[in-house]
Amino acid sequence: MNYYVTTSIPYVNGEPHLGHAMEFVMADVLARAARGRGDTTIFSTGTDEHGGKIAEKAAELKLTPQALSDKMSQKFRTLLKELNVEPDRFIRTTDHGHEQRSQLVWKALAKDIYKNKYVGWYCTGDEEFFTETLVKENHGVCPDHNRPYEKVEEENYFFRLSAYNERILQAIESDELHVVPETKKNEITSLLREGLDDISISRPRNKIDWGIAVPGDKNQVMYVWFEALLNYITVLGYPEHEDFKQFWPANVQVIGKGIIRFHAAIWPGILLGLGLPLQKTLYVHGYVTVDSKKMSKSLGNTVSPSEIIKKYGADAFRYYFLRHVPSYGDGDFSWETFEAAYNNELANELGNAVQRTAAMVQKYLGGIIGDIPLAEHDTGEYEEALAACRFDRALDSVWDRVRGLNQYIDLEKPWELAKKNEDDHVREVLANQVSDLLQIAMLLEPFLPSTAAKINSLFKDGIIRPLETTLFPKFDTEPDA
RNA sequence: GGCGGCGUAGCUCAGCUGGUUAGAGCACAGGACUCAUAAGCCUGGGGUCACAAGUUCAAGUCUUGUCGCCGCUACCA
Repeated sequence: MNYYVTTSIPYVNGEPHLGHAMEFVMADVLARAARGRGDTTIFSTGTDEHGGKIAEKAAELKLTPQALSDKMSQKFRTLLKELNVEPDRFIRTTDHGHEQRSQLVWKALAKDIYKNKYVGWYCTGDEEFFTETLVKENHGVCPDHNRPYEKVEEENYFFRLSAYNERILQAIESDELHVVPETKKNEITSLLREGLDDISISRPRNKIDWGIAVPGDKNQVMYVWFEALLNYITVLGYPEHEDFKQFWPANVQVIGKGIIRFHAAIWPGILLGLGLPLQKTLYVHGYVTVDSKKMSKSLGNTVSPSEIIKKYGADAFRYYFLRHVPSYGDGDFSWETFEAAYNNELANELGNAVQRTAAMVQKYLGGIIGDIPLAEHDTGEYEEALAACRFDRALDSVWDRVRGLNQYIDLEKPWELAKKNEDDHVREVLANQVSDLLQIAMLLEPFLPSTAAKINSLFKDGIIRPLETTLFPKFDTEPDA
């Protein structure tokens, strides 16, 4: 079986933040789980680099847009590495391949593209047009970017999105395109029922130069959003490459809730226009706040992913954002809750279970475990959760096992058995503990890959191979700076 | 304005098609133990399930209304 999973590609106008990191991690879990099942897997991510906003920012910094993109794109690559997220592909929308293939898409869509005049209020910050009403409500100034909307009248190419409205709606309602969670599915279907307008998919070059040329029209470049969406197929080598033929449609596309419209309306429209199948699942995650507030420089509550990873490690980061941010909703980060989760769950419950087991094997069995029975606990709950992208619940179910193991140890009391010289019994109990830990490691692999690897290397061969450090060392809690 | 969701222990939440004394984790209190990262285990306190009315033998679970949050979308053009 082939498996294809994508993240949205971050726009390179800002630093990588917790939301990006979480999305990368979620997709990585799906990819690792798929590889674990034996599926041939492509996990792709990348960066979105065109558009007026980038050009503008580059100018501010006295860089070329390409130089700015290079620099920012690299930061996202670095973040992936720090997170121990391993995509198979990293596409940049400035890659020649993407540019050329996007033009092929354009040509293939020709029957659904027409030229028209567009009049509207435009915000360079959002790269989007806004309705008259909204503009009035905001007194002519975009609240997100604190700059006035510009009245724009221009010639654009339009994509006949309206023509696909019904089919998109039908696909989503029938779960041919499965939008997860259901609340998001409801939102998008109600939007689709209201009807989609055709969308503008180009910008005049004299206004925005930093983009992909529209084939056959020197005066227009592709609208950045239109072209960015195409990355999901250009990265596979649309139209001719074998990967494209083998891996499209994507099994899961992971996105944040702010861009549903693009991925559940416009993107399916483009795919239908191309005569391609729709992505099978669109998984929509929520937003992450910090200390219950939207992260912002002015509030001074910014926390960078690297900051957390440097102190606690990639697995702790992954753990928190997978389990303690609800998979189907918004979540919050605070050092306090993060550290509580780290200490109680990772260090005390899991780390210590590994530690005490290893210590007892060392102490009572001279480090030799012998035959390890196969643990055959029911993993149905876990599988189901994972299939539904409920990472939080999947980890809940793993932690039930971790707790169960600690309870088992306290029930059997191997140290007492050892004192009574019941050697066989000691060996049996400890082998069961090891067996449990190995299964826990297996379940944990997609989520906490290096933790899983450490547990495996410690126990797998039936002989304890000591680790250099404990799994999750505890730190003195720091007072707030 | 329209559509949708939410309001359950101090905190975060679970409670499927209505049915015994409403659950979990965290936090808090107490206890027994010692293999272990002073970790783990056991026990306990704590809830008029937002409010009101209704349907029903029976409602946290269904209906209606009220209040309070939130999301999507809109009046335009």
